[in-house]
Amino acid sequence: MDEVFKALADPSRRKLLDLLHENSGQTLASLCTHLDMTRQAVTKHLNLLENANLIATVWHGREKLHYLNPVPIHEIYERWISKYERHRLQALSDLKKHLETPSPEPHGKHEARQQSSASHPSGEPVEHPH
Amino acid sequence: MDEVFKALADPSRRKLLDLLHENSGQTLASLCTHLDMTRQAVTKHLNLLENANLIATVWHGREKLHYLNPVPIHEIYERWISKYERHRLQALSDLKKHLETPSPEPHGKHEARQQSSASHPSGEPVEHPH
DNA sequence: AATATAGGCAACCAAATGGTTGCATGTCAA
DNA sequence: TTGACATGCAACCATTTGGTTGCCTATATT
Repeated sequence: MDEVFKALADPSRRKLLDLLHENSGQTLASLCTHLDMTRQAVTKHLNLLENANLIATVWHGREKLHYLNPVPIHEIYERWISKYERHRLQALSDLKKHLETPSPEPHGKHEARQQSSASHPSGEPVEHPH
Repeated sequence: MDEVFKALADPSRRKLLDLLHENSGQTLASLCTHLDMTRQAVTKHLNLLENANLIATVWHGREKLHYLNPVPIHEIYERWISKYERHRLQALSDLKKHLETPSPEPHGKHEARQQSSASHPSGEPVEHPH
């Protein structure tokens, strides 16, 4: 599991996951066109992702096709979201998304604050009085 | 969001989140007892987590209490799990957990393979024929 | 008031990370 | 078969990271 988090830590690798999420089965060369670095660097990133089991690959002739594997992400989710929080968080997230979409009625922005006191018994976090 | 992933990349920081998940509102000193490093090092980790918005803090006299904030984790989840995969993944995960619990019937281990071909159009990933 | 407790800040250091260049190998197409 | 294409592997380098030590401040306790 450590490798999964390490893999997700880099923005280029996350971009690779995003690319595969919207377009499955791409080759190395294809992915390279979206990243501003050498092919070799991208290879390193892809290897890391593959070792972390975040992507699976299939060889097709001389082409290596890459696929996103969502399972590890789901396991991260399970680790720190207790079952009871899930519904609330999902509702929150859906609401946020709803508020973000350009709604037909041109109201003032609702200032969708997505977090603040999401789960804390003592209300708003308080600044250090030093 | 970058800070969130960076924060999650380190095992010590993940352990801190685990500690706060099972016991909310701990002080720095309290958390230190579970990690094999100096207090200053733990402080650095906690600051990173706080900047990433993964924990919120409340000062209480000279004690700084730490709380887990699950929202960013949920956002990670939303990023790469398309809505249609969620049900299937949840079922898979539940099944895995079920198989892992010491069942009353002393069967042979079911060898709960949790991932393999979880979402790939081309079936089992294939090894490089080179 | 004196002392112990809870925490912050800065300088320093070894190791890991993310990129590069250079070269080698296997596959397809003319 | 020759050359272009798709990818792999290794050495190297600058920066970031994760830890240390040393010292300072603020709040409790006696």
